Amino acid sequence: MLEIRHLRSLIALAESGTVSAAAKRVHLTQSALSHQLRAMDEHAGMPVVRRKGQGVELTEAGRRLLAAARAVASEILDAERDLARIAGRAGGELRIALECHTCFDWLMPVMDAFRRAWPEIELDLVAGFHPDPFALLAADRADLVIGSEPGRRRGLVHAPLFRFEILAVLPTDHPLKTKQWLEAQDFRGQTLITYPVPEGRIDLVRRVLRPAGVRPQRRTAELTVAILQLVASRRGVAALPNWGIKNYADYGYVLARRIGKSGLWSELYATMTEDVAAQRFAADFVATARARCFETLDGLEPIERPSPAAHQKVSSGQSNR
Amino acid sequence: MLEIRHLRSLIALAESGTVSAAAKRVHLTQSALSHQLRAMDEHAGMPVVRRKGQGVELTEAGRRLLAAARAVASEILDAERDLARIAGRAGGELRIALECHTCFDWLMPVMDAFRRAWPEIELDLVAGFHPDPFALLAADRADLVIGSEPGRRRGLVHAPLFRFEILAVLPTDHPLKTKQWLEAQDFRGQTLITYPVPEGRIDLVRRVLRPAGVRPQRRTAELTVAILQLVASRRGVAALPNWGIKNYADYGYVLARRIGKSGLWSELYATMTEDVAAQRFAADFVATARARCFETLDGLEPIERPSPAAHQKVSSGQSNR
DNA sequence: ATATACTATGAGGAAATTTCATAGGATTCC
DNA sequence: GGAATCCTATGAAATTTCCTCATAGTATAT
Repeated sequence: MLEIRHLRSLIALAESGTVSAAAKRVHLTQSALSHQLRAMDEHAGMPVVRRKGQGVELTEAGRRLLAAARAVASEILDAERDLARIAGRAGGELRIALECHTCFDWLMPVMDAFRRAWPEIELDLVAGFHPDPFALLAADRADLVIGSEPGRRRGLVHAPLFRFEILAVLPTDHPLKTKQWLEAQDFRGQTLITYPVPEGRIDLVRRVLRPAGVRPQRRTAELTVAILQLVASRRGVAALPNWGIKNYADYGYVLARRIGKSGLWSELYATMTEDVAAQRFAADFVATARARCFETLDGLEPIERPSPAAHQKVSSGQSNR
Repeated sequence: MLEIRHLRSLIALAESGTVSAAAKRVHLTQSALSHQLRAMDEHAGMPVVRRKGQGVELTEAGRRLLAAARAVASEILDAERDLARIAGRAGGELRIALECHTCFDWLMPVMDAFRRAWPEIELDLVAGFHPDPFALLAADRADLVIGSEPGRRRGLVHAPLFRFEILAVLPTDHPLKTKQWLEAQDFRGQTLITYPVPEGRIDLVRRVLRPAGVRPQRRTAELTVAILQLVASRRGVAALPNWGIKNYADYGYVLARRIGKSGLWSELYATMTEDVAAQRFAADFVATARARCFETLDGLEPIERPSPAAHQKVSSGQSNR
């Protein structure tokens, strides 16, 4: 029997293009998803996907089912929102603070979508950037902080959003352009253009340069476009999330290079106090953000192990759950 | 996690009003459905149903979920039809013959609905009534016969539609009006008004009167309304499906009485040849008929123990074990 | 008050789903 | 053209989920 779980998997599959990636998205193994697909084939009486080079492609039947899946998913989502509303405590507010400047790029559409779904919730963006956004939670000046995991503090809940790669951004005629990927030493003598935040909050510095004893000069800019402009005009190099620069790199405005052989990856979490996390609309905000980002942004990875003592499995292989 | 099976159960529950009846409809035990409901309560964070006298009533949350369930169900149904179309690529025809005259009452709307869903299938009603409609299948003059189960013949598939009660119909001033239920002897000396079919095809005669040696006079009429007119004008008594007479009885035009202490029940099946049953649109016709009848007609019971072969072939529905 | 019709619940078992382990197919890179 | 790398498929074992059975509980009606 066809169930919603199959439909969800199908959506993930359509959006990620491979069974393995889709499996991660729905927190299953590739094998489980493969079995699910076979079940769907059987149910439909014909193949729903066909193998297509690296990955897999929906057949006509698959596309028809996908349409149904999307319709069903949105129907369910609406219903759950209404349920939450019925559960009472209409009204509320959600004040969001950002640790990460680039997040502006995707936050606005997410906020719009959320406002449409929860008109009765007052949604605010805490203005300005703060040295320690997580302090805003304690000070009750924000309800939700979007940032990397700040270590475990009591009373705080971390909802995983996604993993993404941080790429080095170079002017198109930079001497390092020939390298496939950069290492710490390559940054020696460069000017690093960053957002105006403490060094410790910049992943490249904290996790790559500082351990290697490299301390490039810094220069700051508030906006992503400003940073890119500075890079393009050869005032220095930057390190930015791949989704934030994809368009510029594709267009040839700047170059993007991997940092380290397997890349420099970072994670984003939504951090809330426990009582905020208990509210359904907060959970829904996180879900909306996740869904929208995976749909819109490129090269995102789900965070496999959301909670305690995250054992990072670097090697390939199917470990999950 | 909420699944389609929960939504289907919810629909059945809303349409039948009690957990037990709904359970039968979805081929589960009352217990299983009760567990499902508890799971839904949990998922919704509040009760979905509340007990209400004999039976159960949807809460506001339940009603909201029901709406989602209906939307999802129709979405899935449409998708499956399209899948069948994609698989089939062909038109086809479905010639329907009726064993049971009264079935006209519900068949027309079902045919309309089916035509809307399968415009490319030519749908015909085999004209006139035949002494042995099942012979029409063998003669390839019909593809599907709606009637009671004609015993097991090879090459034929029986898809269960529903169980219904046959009630005795009396004029409002009939001497038997005081009895709660009638027995065979009560029919002695009465005139029995029936459709023009052989005695053996009339359940009341075959299963009640003949075994008791009672042989009332017979008089026939083609249409249900004609039979009711004759009864109302005291020309005799009749035995008709409860759904066919409910309106007339409620309105006080005739009286309806149970036959035997626990009633005289009959079953309706759609009988097809194997190759017809294999076609998806045929299965869908049966599903449409079932759904529509349970929704529209009163006092229907699901057929608990569908003949194993028929069930396998036809209902794309739940496994029942 | 007792019969009746319905629902709730816990335990045990059956069934479906997931994972594990592995094989096999395609593509890319020297 | 082989090695490396990604990807998917599949059978069997393991796990989780779901269903049924047995029975208790609750409301309604007679």
